[in-house]
Amino acid sequence: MMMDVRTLSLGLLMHGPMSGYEIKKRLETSFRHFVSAGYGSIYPALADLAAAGLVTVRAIEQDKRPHKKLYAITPAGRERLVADLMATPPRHRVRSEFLVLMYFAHLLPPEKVEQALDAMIDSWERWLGEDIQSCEESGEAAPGVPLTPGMEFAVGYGRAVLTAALAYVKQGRGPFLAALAAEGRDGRAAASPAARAAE
Amino acid sequence: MMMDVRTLSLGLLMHGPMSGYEIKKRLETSFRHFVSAGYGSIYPALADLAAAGLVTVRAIEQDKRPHKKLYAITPAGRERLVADLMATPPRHRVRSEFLVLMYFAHLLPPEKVEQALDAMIDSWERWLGEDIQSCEESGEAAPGVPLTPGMEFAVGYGRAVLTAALAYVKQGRGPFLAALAAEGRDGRAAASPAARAAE
DNA sequence: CAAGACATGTAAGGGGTTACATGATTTC
DNA sequence: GAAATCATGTAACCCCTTACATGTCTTG
Repeated sequence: MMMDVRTLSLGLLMHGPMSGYEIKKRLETSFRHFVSAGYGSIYPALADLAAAGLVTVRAIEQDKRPHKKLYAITPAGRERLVADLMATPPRHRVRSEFLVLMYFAHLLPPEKVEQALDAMIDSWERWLGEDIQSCEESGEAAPGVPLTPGMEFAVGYGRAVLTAALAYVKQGRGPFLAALAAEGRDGRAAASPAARAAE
Repeated sequence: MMMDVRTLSLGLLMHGPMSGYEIKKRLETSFRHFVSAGYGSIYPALADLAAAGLVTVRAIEQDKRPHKKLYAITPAGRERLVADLMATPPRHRVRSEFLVLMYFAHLLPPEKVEQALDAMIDSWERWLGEDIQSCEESGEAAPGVPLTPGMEFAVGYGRAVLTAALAYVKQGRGPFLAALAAEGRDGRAAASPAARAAE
């Protein structure tokens, strides 16, 4: 019973009525450190929830903007959310093509490795910069009262870990690239103990 | 073109011939910080690779142990591995039911939150402990020469980030739980600005 | 004596990603 | 004039997860 987009949407709707589009925006701000979902899973999830009576839908006509559908959580939805959360085992997984690439760096041209490294540093630095503002926007609907302790904890976790990751990669980049180049110069022969002993 | 288990297996086979079972063990040690796969995806992947001529298979009969199939990468497999890696965008994603749970902590009984927190601390601490040994085992087939710079970088990343995550959660646990309890005592009324102004 | 390590596989099902389809308005 | 924002959806596909099926030997 893994957590799916349905549960996540239900949870976001605790902040107040929202459209599918807004749910995605929210996921991209408050939750981006640990969750992601595309429209292709959000819209069907919302339709399912409505069919099950866990949310209500209200169509809103807007001028100068496309129509939207406002979803609101129902009492049954709230109960279901809690039940789903209670049934969710606290897992935590990372899937990183970036690190796999680094692991196999010796098989790749150094430029590719450098590009990947810089791309990561770049995206993490931008992320960390955006974090300060997104934090203030993304809290409760109420203006004065920002975040529950849990929200602060989750956001703080993201920031702490991102900071550590960024520091590691920035500090490691130079030595790593240098070591790679050094190995490359030896023509890979240095990788065997025999060759090393012969030096 | 996301990286799949096929590419990963091809990569591991660069260390030398291996069985599906051993591939899984390797993934659970060297790669556990950023990748995971079950037998249900490894065995079919290996069969695909063999059918495509990217690996060869050799059946080994053992006494006192089940038979095994040793897979070895072919020159075509090596080319394919590099091509696959080159085509892999350096992504990095986290999926954490744990942090979602923390985010919605105010909706849950405090015991549940505490349990989740402690379970995470526990598993991360065990992980970090195992890391020291697994590092030495998991390198090249050669005994004297342990790891390429890339492997060291990837393993170091995992350790650095895990350490930061663990520190954050251990330090935050107490204050977080206390803040949760404080909010709970106010009977949720404190969550509205009006109620806060009335204090 | 039970649990875990060793060892390989199949099948169903579920869930997410990606691509497609559409279209007005605003900003650079 | 191009690109981004706002806005909703469908459908195919891919890949992984989970459960099942089987059996011996070693370790606690």
